Amino acid sequence: MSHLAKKGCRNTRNLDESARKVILKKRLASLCKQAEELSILCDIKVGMVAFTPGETKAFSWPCLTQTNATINEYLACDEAKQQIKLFTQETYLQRKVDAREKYIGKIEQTAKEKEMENLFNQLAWGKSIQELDARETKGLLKLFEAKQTKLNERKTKLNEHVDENVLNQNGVNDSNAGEENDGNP
Amino acid sequence: MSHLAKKGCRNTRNLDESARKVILKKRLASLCKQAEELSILCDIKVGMVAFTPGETKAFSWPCLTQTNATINEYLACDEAKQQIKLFTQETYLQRKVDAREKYIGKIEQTAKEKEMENLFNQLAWGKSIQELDARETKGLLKLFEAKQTKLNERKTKLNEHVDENVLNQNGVNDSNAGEENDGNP
DNA sequence: GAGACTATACTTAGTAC
DNA sequence: GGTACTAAGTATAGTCT
Repeated sequence: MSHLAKKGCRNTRNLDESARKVILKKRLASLCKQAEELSILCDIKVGMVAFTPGETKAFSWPCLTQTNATINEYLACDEAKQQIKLFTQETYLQRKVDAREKYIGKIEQTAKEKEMENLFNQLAWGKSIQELDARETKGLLKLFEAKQTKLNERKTKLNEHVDENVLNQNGVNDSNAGEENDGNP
Repeated sequence: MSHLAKKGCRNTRNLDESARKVILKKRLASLCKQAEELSILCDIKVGMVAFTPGETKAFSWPCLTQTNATINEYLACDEAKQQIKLFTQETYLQRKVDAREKYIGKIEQTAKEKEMENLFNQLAWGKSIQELDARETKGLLKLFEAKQTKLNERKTKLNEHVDENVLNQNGVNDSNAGEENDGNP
């Protein structure tokens, strides 16, 4: 027995990894013990999380599942709710939301386009232009515009050599729409 | 001074609310002190959450924002990740994901329907049935089916009094589709 | 309510098994 | 690596200001 170190001192100068591991285990245990005592004594919920950054395994108290439940309850608290937005930006759940949100934007656009193309076709089939509401009209105008732009690009490319024959062969739908169909068929 | 109670004893028999509040504060402080000491000594991250169920304000350590960050990191750990699915089912973020997922399902269906209606109209406009792929063909068949069902319902309602005149007046689109357009126009 | 005090009980680092 | 021990150090309930 070396009498160089005093017993019970909280010096902890020698920080070799193995010793630190022992200390960690001991104190973590007593920390949890105190937490449990307090939670029983004062009838509160306590959750604890501890981990060394970089490691995949995390320590949690009272246990993984219960700590998660406690954390969820905690996150549901008003105060936490206001803050959580700022700090969950990078969690996998938030990323999931973001990704889905992006997808929704895309698919909504697609649906809108399809609806307009649809209306466009229905117009040709006999649906009266009087039946369209403001949104539909706006969308259709946009579609007309797009089709016209496309057509104009094509015209420029063909550089004045476009005649009715070419239009009839390659662009039945487009040419019908953009220029001649101002009213009902 | 009443000498009935010993100093420093952890009996805590008298649990009147005000005394308990004092105890809670004291011990919570020391608990955090120990947690901090440990986190520095062993270079680990510690997060703590404590609250009385039912109250809106939660206690957290080291502070609300940092605890949230720690919890997020903790949730990102592999071990927690596997479990979290089961226990975040009811959190607002998961609910958000669920709601969006539901919406996506709905809008995807809408888009698909619109696309099919579109194809249907395009067919009438001259697109060859040879150009359709398997998915489109399947979707169109479904659309035809739906339209035919709708038509049959109408027919039943009118109960044998339906003649060509009525069809021409009320159901131009539907009647054209469901029965006569088996090939190209 | 919030500090300061204090006797008592508890925790802890180091050590030995 | 785990348990048991112990001296030194710390936390705590009660009390007073």
